[in-house]
Amino acid sequence: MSLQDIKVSVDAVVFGYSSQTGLSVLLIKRKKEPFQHCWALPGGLVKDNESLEEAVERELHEESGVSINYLEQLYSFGKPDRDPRNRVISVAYFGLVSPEAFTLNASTDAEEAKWFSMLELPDLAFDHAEILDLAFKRLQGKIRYEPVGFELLTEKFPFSDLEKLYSSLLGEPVDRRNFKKKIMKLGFLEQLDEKQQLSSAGRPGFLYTFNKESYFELKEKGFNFWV
Amino acid sequence: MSLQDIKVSVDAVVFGYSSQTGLSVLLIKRKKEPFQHCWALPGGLVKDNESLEEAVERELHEESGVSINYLEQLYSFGKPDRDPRNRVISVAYFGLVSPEAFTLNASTDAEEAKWFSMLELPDLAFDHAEILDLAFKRLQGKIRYEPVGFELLTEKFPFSDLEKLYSSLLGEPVDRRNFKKKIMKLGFLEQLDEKQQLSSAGRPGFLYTFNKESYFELKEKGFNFWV
DNA sequence: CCAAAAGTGTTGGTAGTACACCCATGA
DNA sequence: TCATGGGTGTACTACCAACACTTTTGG
Repeated sequence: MSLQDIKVSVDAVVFGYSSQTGLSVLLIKRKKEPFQHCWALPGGLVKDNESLEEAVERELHEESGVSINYLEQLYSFGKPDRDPRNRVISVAYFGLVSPEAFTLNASTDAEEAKWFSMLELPDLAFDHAEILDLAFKRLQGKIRYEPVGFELLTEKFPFSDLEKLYSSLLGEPVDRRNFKKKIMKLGFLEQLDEKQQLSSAGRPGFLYTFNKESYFELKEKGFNFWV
Repeated sequence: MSLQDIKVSVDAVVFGYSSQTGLSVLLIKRKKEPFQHCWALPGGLVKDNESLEEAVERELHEESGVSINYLEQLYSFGKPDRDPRNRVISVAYFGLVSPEAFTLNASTDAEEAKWFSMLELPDLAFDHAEILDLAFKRLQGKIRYEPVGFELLTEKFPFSDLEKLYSSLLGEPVDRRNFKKKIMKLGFLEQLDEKQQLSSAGRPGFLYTFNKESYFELKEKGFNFWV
């Protein structure tokens, strides 16, 4: 039995959402071979003395300028030939942000960092298309048993933003009235006294915000949300 | 930046169930240092040219004699100090079997392989207690959205076995009549013409079996089972 | 005045829960 | 005949789904 020679990397699938552009994902353009100048998930090799979580946060920050502290482990990919040169197994992580909250800033191994709409994805390096696909499915499943809006939406938002988020993730329209009843009953949303500005058309709606305490409590406990 | 020197292992958490002993887990006694003579999850280093799945099936078979072909990935553990000697990250897998279906057979790195009741667990090597804990939580969650009985029960079983399985995983009694209605409505159980033999006491019940086709269809599709 | 989006309540159906008594067997 | 576990039905409740008209704003 030969001595083991496998490297370990981490990759981050970071989703963002805005009601204009819909769901998008953060990608970087690779500076180095293999897949030079190709779009890829942010990520890279784990250092000898850092944990997987530290590695993924570091790589994400280095390559894109984004800092998030709740990346959740998604899956580990280990096919022997997934990297054309060495054997590399990759532990993929999954995170959610509001894209407006960060200014993208590529450095180290990345030429560029950019949000891509999930509807207009470029070809991806390695098996990153597969990783992204799994992450998307996980997100779609997640909204059924955990609240996800707080991470994806801005601090204050009109109710319709949450509705659009859900209907776009579920891939089907939701009934506005029933959806609102269901969400409000969960008790983590608070209606503010302000109204939406700049609405391009129609009657402006009230703004809402998440009550963090009950939101995270529910995130712990989970719920059961079949639309 | 130093050259990366990390090893990759796989570990298997294999659960078994029988109505007499309840839920149990397959452990092996280590032959080698570190944690010599300690109980541990079956597992070991991934070889250079095998996939993670191949590795975990191979290790499980080598160390315990058990062969299962649907191990599902659970989580990857990568704290820098989780192995006292080298840095090793471990990809944990998760499987379900009916313990009667296998004769345990330790070899290679294992002195012994044995089923342990989840109520009488020994101390475990490395961070295997943590891995086992997570696997158990996953199993508890799983029964709410996927059928799991087929893998854990024998070919034919009295209905009460399934009920005991669920109530022991859920940690609370279930109403016999409502549980039966709910399960039967899912349509993957078939009542046989035979009755239970050797029942230590009471009226023997009919035996049931899983209709594999609809069982696996439902496993794909998922369901929504809040007791 | 028109278009666009927001706001809101009622009803009918159904699925789930609670609940108790009788039956078959072995000792 | 007793103890043990198996088998079964009903009624009430609560939640969910379906559904349409009115209001506010900008152009």
